[in-house]
Amino acid sequence: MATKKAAESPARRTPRRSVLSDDVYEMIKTMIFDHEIAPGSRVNIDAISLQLEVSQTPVREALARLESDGLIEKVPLKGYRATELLTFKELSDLFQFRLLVEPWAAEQAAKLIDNTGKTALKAEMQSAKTAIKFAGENQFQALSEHDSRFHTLISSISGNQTVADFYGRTHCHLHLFRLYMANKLHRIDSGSRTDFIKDLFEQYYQSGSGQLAIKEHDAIANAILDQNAKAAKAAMHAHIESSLKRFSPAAQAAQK
Amino acid sequence: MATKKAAESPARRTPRRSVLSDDVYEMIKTMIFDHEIAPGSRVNIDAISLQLEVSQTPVREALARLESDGLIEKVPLKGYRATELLTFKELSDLFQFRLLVEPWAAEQAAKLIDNTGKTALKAEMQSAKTAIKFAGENQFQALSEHDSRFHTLISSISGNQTVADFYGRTHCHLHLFRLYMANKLHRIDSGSRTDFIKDLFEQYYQSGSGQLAIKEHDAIANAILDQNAKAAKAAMHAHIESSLKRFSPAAQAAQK
DNA sequence: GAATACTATTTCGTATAGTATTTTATTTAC
DNA sequence: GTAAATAAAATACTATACGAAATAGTATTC
Repeated sequence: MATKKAAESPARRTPRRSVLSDDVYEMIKTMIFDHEIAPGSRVNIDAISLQLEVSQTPVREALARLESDGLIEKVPLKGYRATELLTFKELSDLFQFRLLVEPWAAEQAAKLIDNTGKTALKAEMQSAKTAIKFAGENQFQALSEHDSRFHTLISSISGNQTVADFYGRTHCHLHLFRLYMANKLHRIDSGSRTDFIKDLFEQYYQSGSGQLAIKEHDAIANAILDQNAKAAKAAMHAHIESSLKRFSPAAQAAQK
Repeated sequence: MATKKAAESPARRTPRRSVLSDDVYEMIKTMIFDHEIAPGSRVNIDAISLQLEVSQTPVREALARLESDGLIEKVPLKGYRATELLTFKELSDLFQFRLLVEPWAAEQAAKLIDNTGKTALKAEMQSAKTAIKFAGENQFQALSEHDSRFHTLISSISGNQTVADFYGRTHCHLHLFRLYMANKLHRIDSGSRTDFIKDLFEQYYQSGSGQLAIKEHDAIANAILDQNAKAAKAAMHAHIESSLKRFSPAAQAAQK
């Protein structure tokens, strides 16, 4: 056993705004997000609780939820582990799912959007302009977060809570960011990677690609703001397809 | 506190095939399924652990997962409660979501089905014939389980794991069965219900409706077995729409 | 009658012990 | 030397009890 350390910090009596278990959930998700917990690696409850200086109870709850989210897998009596990176097939499946749902959501959003929604959408597009000013990994992270907010926003404007919830549970920005990080890390600690893949990587993830994604978002946002449902649907469809094309090389490279 | 009782059963040393926490998850789901835990009612961890004669730990994990499933809600520092019955709007949203996903799944299934899939599909349709022989509530439950298996099977034959997973997480048969039970219970312990609603109820849930649903399933299954993708898609679309029509009165009645 | 203070209840988190199972290491048999 | 058997260590799972913190309800004070 190793559950001693938490007792050593008795000065830790901060009021705490929210429930610890939720914080732990977010923290572990972040750790997965940026490869502090590598894909496929085992997640030891004891180790996590030591590291975060909390007891096992909230960690267990967080892991149970993360399992439902598909970010952690549980093998009975063997423990938890982070899920592997998406294979190419899984990435395709995920994007096919998005193709079924999101163009419809964009269409509905165009039909139903009100002034509050328009303000929010304009603000989000503005934040994208900021995100693109960053460089390298930070840019990608900023863009990734914008992307997530953008799609979430449209799902919610669509008025269908079920659709919005299920889009959220795809955690697609997280999966994509993991693919990005995996390639980046691989590139750093192994010279064995061919220049071919490196070039692909640069091409798809650096500023060029970022600008591209923003342009597509612009098209979607404008169609929705114009309340042009048909155009919004088409633009979303095109965006997801082109997005899959951008990420496919990363998924294929990650499969070694 | 009330954590004494579990100690009183020391003879409980059966080998146990699976992890307790998973069993508890299923048990609580069942309790929600058949209104042993009523919609909106509070779920006390201590009470559940006493009732199931387990400790709080596995109950906590189970509830965390059920929260992700949308079957249990958690209010920080106030505890867990079963989610309310679906409102009419929520039911419509859910079925709209299904309309986006399942017709596509049926279409793919028709394209991709192999002999194993055909055998499974035929077997499932056979089991429907058995289910319809039951009477009253048992018939509905049997049909509900067939329905769940049927749609799950088609999702999985579609070959898209993401779609299959997300269909599973709708837990739609569970939500629908809760609506059914709510109406049934209401009918029993309150004479205040109008004959209008009672008639609707009889009409939509008893054997007549069961036969109808099976006929629709037959159409879908045959189209898939014929590998007629277009027909499969259309049949699934029609089935979901007609299904929504059948359940709408229940949802509206449940809203009082 | 409203604000405050007190009490009870419940949730949340910690700590720890014991059991079951898997994994690793070691020994034994062939 | 390989393979099976066994022992030891590590890890996962469950139980239990306690304490801190928040909520809800009640009583008291002004």
